[in-house]
Amino acid sequence: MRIGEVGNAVGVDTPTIRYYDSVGVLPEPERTSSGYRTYTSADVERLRFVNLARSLGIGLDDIRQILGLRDRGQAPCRYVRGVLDRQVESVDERILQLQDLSGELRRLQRVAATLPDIGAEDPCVCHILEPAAAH
Amino acid sequence: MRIGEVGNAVGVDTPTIRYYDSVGVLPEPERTSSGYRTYTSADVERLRFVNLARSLGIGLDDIRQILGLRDRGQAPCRYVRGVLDRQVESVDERILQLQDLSGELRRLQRVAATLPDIGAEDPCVCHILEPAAAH
DNA sequence: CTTGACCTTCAAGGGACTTGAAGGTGTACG
DNA sequence: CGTACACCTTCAAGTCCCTTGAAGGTCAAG
Repeated sequence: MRIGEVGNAVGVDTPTIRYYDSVGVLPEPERTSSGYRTYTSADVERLRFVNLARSLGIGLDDIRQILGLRDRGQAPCRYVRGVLDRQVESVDERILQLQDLSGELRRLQRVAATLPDIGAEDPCVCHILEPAAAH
Repeated sequence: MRIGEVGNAVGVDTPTIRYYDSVGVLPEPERTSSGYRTYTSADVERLRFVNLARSLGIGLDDIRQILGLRDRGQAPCRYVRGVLDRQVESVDERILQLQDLSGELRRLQRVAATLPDIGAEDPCVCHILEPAAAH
């Protein structure tokens, strides 16, 4: 199977697959005599896994760890549980941050809607945003 | 005022201030005879504004636009309203994505808690994550 | 024999910094 | 006067995960 077919099958574009090759997430594939990469169905499964894990926001370093454990015949379960715990924590923290941010931005939208445009002679950079610094 | 004092006053570290200098968000500062940057209180206010806008997730390009309008004596209000609208939209979209992701990760945590560890002879990479591909 | 889709490599870009190396400056203290 | 020590300088490279582009080789169909 050539790179384009694999990409279509899994839903990953070809530069990304080559990138995964280059950073060692996928093993070096076999090549045809003319140099085209050829992938096995095991490679396709591996890429499918990488793609799934990325869609869960798992970083390539963690993915490499998990695949490395499997390559050495070890169960990655314990490691995966740790990754999931860390991931949930950081996603939830990020959500809280963004919710704060959204609230603040909406407050500023309301301010912006009621304030007239600034005069050119005004001393501040922006009378919409700057009062936000108060807290 | 030297760079370190400015940094302490505004709460921005010195490499970041130098970075803002280098990308033209802050103007080229005066220098002492020995080459140390010296900032005016107007520079400090500008940096304070940049820091505030960054904390709202506003990109340096937008910040440059807003400051550029002010530098040319124009009111940035209309532009700022546009930035706020775009920003709210993208933050809210991101929150929804992360909430989906969090739900999925928590589902996988529950799966991970009930499944035993994988056997070394198992054919899949990870029996915790892979059933997630079902949808 | 040419068209066009596919493949190759290497290099650079993106966003907003962060880190590191190698070295100059300013000042307080003994 | 010397010397610690904190502060400053520049330039280069690293971070994360691709994405885009240039320049060129390969293969099957018409």
